[in-house]
Amino acid sequence: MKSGPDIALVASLVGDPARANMLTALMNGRALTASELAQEAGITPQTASSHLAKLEAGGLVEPEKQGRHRYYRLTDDDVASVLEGLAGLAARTGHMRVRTGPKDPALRRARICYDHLAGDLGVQMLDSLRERHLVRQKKQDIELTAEGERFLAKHLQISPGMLTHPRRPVCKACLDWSERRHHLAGTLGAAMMQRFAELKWAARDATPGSRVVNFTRTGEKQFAALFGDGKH
Amino acid sequence: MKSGPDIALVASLVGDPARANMLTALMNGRALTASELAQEAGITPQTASSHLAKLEAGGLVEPEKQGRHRYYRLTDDDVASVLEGLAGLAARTGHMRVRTGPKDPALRRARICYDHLAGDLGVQMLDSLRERHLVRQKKQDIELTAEGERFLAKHLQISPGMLTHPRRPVCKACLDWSERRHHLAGTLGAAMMQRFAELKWAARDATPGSRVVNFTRTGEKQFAALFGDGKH
DNA sequence: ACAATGCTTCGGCTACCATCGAAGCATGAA
DNA sequence: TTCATGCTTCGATGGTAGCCGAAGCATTGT
Repeated sequence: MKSGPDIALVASLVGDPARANMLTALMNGRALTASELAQEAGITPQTASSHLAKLEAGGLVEPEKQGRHRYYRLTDDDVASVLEGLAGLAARTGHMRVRTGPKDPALRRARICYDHLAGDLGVQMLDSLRERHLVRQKKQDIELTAEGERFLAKHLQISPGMLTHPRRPVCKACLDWSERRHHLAGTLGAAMMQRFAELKWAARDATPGSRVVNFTRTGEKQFAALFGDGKH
Repeated sequence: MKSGPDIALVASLVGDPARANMLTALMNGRALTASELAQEAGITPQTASSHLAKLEAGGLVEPEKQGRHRYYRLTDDDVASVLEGLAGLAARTGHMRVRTGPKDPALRRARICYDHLAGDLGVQMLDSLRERHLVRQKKQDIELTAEGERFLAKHLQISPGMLTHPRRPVCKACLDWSERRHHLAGTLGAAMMQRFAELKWAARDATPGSRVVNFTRTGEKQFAALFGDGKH
């Protein structure tokens, strides 16, 4: 009676069609809510809940609570790699998977989330801050580094004193609705968005109720200069 | 109704405990017979047959017929890599697999298979020949290259004329019983073994019925000089 | 030719697990 | 507070797939 290898357990988690659909839906690195994953897999929420509990127990996905929602993402790149490998094996025996991309126009580009910047540019901004060690992120907690403070003072005239608030944290990771990755919230996120408006880099769309944020031509340039990812 | 990704299909193949046991048993690159795999998985041969058919249809294993037996091996390194990845994911959630190594003493090292060399050294020899492009191997068919002929003439005084036979091929891949990888059979394999004996590099064990081949001290050195894998 | 071995196919049984309806919590909004 | 939304737990059902016994080919050896 040799000790069973749990390779079978992990594989069987991926082996169910519903769970496999969920996992492939998460492959782009973004997080999805439980009910969205249910719809993605074509099953009811209660069934999805059961599946997600198993995936979590198996260490394939990690939940993140945000209000009433429960966002799920792949735990790390290792999981994604294995899924990629499985997809590769599956591909050469015949089948290929076609994924649908995002369809929305400008709302995904930049919009207001409460009082801070969200959308593609918002995510890009936090990515840039993190990559250049201007902030440190551990899960949902973000803290400003010393270099970060200098950077804000120099380029955006934001001083630490402006950011203190009795109940609200300076930095907070907020899950982006369209990108499904984190952008920057908290008093700093709000202050930066306000500064962008004051500098005439961007403004909320005029149409009432719209959350779209329109960047000016020069604003876009300045933003890219500060937070560009080098690909542009 | 989106086209189903067959990632689930492949994963479900690995997801069954019996099949997972078979696959992990094949992870060392050696080939095993259907009944051996059945025993490895703790199931009856007819059940194993069903599993192996599925694994073959899924492109995870490849069969090779040899006499009454049917040897199975992993199709390629990609499959092994994915299995490795799955094992890695499984490992960090708790479980680890311990594999038993080979137990036999000298029979695995070197022995006679009909009239040619088998065992660790036999496999090592064919590996060396293939790696140095002295032979070309495609599945079970092996052919001697021009460099190979020169090599044989120079180091072992074997000329192509000695190898012709009305019914028997010059080269043939023979599945090694202990190593479960190919070694060299055919008239060339026999001629080389015969030459090793003539050169007093090796001799069949004296005990009657034994298939063990004993290498002399100098013989081992000479053999390693010609076919060593560089690791010694 | 006959027997033995290795593997496969067939048929029926059983057990597991995905699935959904209904009800129960939790969070946020009015 | 009360209502609505999102998610989970519970219980029951049904389909599927693993499993083995028996029989059928294929190959090898005598």
